[in-house]
Amino acid sequence: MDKARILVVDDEPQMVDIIAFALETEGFEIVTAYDGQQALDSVARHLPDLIVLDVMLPKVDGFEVCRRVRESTTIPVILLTAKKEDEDIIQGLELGADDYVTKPFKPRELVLRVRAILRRSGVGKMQTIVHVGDLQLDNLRYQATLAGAPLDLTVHEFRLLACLAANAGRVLSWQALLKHAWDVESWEGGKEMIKTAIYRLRQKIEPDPDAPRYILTVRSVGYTMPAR
Amino acid sequence: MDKARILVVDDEPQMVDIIAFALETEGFEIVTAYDGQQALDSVARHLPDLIVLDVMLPKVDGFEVCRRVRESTTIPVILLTAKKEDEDIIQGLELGADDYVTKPFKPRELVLRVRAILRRSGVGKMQTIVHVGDLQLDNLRYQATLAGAPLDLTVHEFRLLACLAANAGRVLSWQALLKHAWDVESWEGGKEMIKTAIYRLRQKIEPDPDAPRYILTVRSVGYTMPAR
DNA sequence: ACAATCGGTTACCCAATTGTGACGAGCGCG
DNA sequence: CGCGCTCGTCACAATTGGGTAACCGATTGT
Repeated sequence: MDKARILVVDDEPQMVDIIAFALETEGFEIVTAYDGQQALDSVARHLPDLIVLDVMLPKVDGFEVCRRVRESTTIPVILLTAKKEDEDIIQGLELGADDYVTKPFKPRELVLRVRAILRRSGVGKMQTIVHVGDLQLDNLRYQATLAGAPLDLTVHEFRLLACLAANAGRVLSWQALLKHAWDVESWEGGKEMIKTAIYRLRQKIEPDPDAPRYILTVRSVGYTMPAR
Repeated sequence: MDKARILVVDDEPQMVDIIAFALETEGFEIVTAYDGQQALDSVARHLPDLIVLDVMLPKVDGFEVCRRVRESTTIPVILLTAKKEDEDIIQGLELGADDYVTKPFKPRELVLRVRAILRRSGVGKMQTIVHVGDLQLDNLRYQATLAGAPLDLTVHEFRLLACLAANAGRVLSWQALLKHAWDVESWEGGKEMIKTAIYRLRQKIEPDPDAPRYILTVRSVGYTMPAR
């Protein structure tokens, strides 16, 4: 969780080693790939938090990898190249890359850029165990407990609660909840779905659903779990 | 709301104009400054969503501005310099800059980098906590407090207050308030709506609504919250 | 096969919010 | 000073938005 996973892709093994070493000594977990196809496989397989991606790759070039990654994920991408042409930089950024670093570069610089981007990406991954007051959620087991007592939740109820807990202190719109707990961008009856799901979740977790303490409503905005 | 505000800082007015123009044509709202002190004032005053910051500045240099901004805000910073030394790049990134662009650069590239960083920042626009004197607004929680006491505001009341607070010291026309608190460009009874909403808000927040201290009227112009 | 569970959909309820309009007070200009 | 304009005040009615719970088809478990 606190150890972000970085996918490093370059057809030169020595370059991969240099980068991997620099990032590993900074505490990152490294996955490597040496061509574009391998990169795409690794993305699907390992779900990295960030990709350091050389442009000149065999099989599928770096731009194409970037395009596909951007198309189906929100994983940040740093492009690497030996060239300095502005057109390439612009093309990479237009494909959705988050940064563009020209070789040669100092490993330290790359590390700092990785850091900056991860910082901006937020937590990157959901923490395994989340505590909010006496509420505890285990995101690997899909189990929640309240003051030590297990809660009997359905999958969607758990995910809804987990989303609120992970964002304790913030108000989340029904759209955001739909997206994060249902993985749905938009749904015709989505608002009513969330409303009903919240009602059901409250029946299960609130000591007094008429005076909720864990899931509060912000009228016209959404729902929130107070931070503790 | 959806129009991100960029602070552009460079002691060369022509450079500021070039950057401002490129970003304005991309739909961003631009605030400018020509030295480091002005930049810091603008940050406090305008609460930009991102800062494009030249390193070589009179009064307070770009690194120092970056350090202070990073110290007290989460506003993303792009540093600009004519130099290409890696040490400078690394220093900037270590100070917490989000990106580093060397002159000369194509405006298009800068725009894309601004975009990438704003994308990574999430909503970008909304500052989390705003203080004006003893008034505090938490834009993530939709909660406002006055001298520590919570205010019971409706959504539009909160947004109206947030708009005034975010622009403390400036007079906002009823049109501007309509736009920012209601997301409406024009409305037939808009003036009366704002008038009523202001009245209601005053009833809720002013110790003595007959002698308002937080929301003042500027006759024929609009309303303002004095800066503190 | 049957029962239980899940969850999207729908209908209803009601408190809160909000837009509107009327009226009077205060302001500023000629 | 008179007058027109602007702003503050407040009541009313309509709408909004969230809570509640039932319905029913699909799925799962026994």
